[in-house]
Amino acid sequence: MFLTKGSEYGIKAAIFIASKSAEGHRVNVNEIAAAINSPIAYTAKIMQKLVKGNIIESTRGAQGGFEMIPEKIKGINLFQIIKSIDGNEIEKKCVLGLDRCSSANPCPFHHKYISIRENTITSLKNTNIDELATRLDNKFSVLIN
Amino acid sequence: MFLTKGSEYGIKAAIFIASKSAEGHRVNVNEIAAAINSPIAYTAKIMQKLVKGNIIESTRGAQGGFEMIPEKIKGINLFQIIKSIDGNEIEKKCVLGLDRCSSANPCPFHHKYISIRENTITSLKNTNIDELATRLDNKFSVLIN
DNA sequence: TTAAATTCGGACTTTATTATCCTAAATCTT
DNA sequence: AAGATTTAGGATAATAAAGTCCGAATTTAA
Repeated sequence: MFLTKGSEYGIKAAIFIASKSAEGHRVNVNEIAAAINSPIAYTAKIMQKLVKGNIIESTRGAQGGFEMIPEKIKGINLFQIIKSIDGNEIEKKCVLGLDRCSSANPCPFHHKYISIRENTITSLKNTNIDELATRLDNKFSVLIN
Repeated sequence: MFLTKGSEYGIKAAIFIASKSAEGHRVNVNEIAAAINSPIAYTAKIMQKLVKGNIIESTRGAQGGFEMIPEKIKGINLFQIIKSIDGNEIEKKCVLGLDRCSSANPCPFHHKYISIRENTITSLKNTNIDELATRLDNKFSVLIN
């Protein structure tokens, strides 16, 4: 009802990578897919988007894989991840699907929906990966069940 | 990013039907599809769900069509419409796709997401069809552009 | 009472999303 | 340098969502 499969995987993967990177470990796509219970090849595609979006770094070859620069972890939030994967539809698409919906020419739900969307985006921006990875490390949450 | 096509059509159709019903007019699926710019046959399916969900009334045969009981219009909100069409995933599905995600065994985003979801659902429940239909009647909004 | 108009509901088709497969390119190890 | 490991990226396949078609049932009107 809200995130695409790609974003679900992307967020979970970022949390896992952040957690491992904090311990100084690089992880490959097989490890990521196992950790978040996702299809390997599809997960690889999502990782490419996170690399392009500057969320994670990749290294090819033996002992390669993905990591997050520790200093960057606090600076990465869920909104950035979703945008890297799904683009900026979340910000701009009309909730009722009108091609050109704006405050000047709005759909009937426009005004009320704006505040729902702002609230949602603000929360996504206020939720960083460090916070979620810490919660996972402390066993206060799980990536699989 | 948020509503299914079905819900988009359902909400727009409900607004249109409410507007027409307030003037004492019943409308058929061709008129609805034209008013909201949706595929006719698919719209018919959505209308069936709104009928089953007690949002609108249907009458078969010549001069038949769909209408909303005027006294009911103020009592119908967007949350009810979405539930009639998409079921209750909006309330219960884990934002990160875990099969069993709960406050006792949460995904990493669970706690923060709960408040986003509550805010959203509250807004949907606080937005009734009467309000949106009035906005349309006053030409403060459009169903098509 | 027959014909026309309309919703109902099942089966089917199309399109978009999700997922897989395969080869190339890069890097590490020996 | 050769072979193993790993990401990159394009092409293809499977599944789910969106959309279509058609006959049956119901109602109105002539």
